[in-house]
Amino acid sequence: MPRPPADARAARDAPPEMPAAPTQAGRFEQARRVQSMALLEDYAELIADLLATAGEARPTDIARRLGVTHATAIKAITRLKREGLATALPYRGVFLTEAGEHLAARVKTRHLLVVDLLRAVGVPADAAEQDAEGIEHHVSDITLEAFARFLKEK
Amino acid sequence: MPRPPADARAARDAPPEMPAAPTQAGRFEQARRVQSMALLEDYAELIADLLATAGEARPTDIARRLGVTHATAIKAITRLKREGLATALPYRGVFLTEAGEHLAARVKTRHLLVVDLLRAVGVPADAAEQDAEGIEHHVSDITLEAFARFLKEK
DNA sequence: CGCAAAATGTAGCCATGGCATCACAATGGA
DNA sequence: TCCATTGTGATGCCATGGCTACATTTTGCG
Repeated sequence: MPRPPADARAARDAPPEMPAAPTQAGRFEQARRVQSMALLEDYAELIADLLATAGEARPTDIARRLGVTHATAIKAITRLKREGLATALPYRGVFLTEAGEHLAARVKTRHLLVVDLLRAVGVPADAAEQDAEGIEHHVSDITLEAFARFLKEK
Repeated sequence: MPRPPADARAARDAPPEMPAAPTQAGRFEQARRVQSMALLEDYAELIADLLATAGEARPTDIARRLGVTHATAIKAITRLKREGLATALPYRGVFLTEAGEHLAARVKTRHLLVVDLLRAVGVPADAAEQDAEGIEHHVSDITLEAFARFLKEK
């Protein structure tokens, strides 16, 4: 993953107290950062769903639902554990930590809101579901609030 | 990137004539596929912009605008060339092929539309610009049309 | 003109997220 | 109970997209 650019010159040259510096480079960096969270978010949400509906989250089921091999899923679960979002005992399924559940809940809410908004502006249901899967990860809290306001007023 | 799953069993088991199968796995796969295009799109758009405004697109400028090192930019340019989107003579700047220009134009249009839509539903300008940078890559043609319709009617 | 600075290119390292493959554990049915 | 099936886990490989470090080419200035 993106090791922080030692070439943080862009940041150094600018007044240090403008972290929100909306430079073009900054926007791209943010987009890349978001990307590295996307996988975690997808897994957390799915695990929460499996736990809620099936009572357990097995690597094989996770893999099938995400369309990857079980080996890939297990690697991702390892990363979830490393990030403190999940726990797992060998051969005993995967569970979410408090942080993991929190994340999953946020992600689910956001997903629903994004789909609703897309539908509200006239996107067909299939496309809304499909595109939301990628879009949601890039929707900031501010944008999300705007979505909620827009839907309420409508 | 994702080598096509030899484990195309999901596809084999299902009736072959449902390529749009909106299974959950399918949606994730699509999102991943989109992701692999995002980088190309960003570079193409930026190169087009540099060519239009500065008359030339130099790796160093591209790198600075994207917030990466020049080495990273050059690697990406190599990929652009491989994909038939750009050409470049050593030490002589980067240019877009016809396909590359086409892509750049599409991406630019899409970017503007996404920003406009976000603004239209009440997202503040900064957030709209920021989020659009990530969102745009996941907006399908169908969704884009819906956005355009929505903006026109408004 | 000649040389230093800047731009460009090359190589090698790392983490991620795919994959296949093989070995081991758990489970269920005969 | 035993054994086949299924699920898990561990490895190792590949491509991508970051980075640093170093080599080479261009360029511009004295």
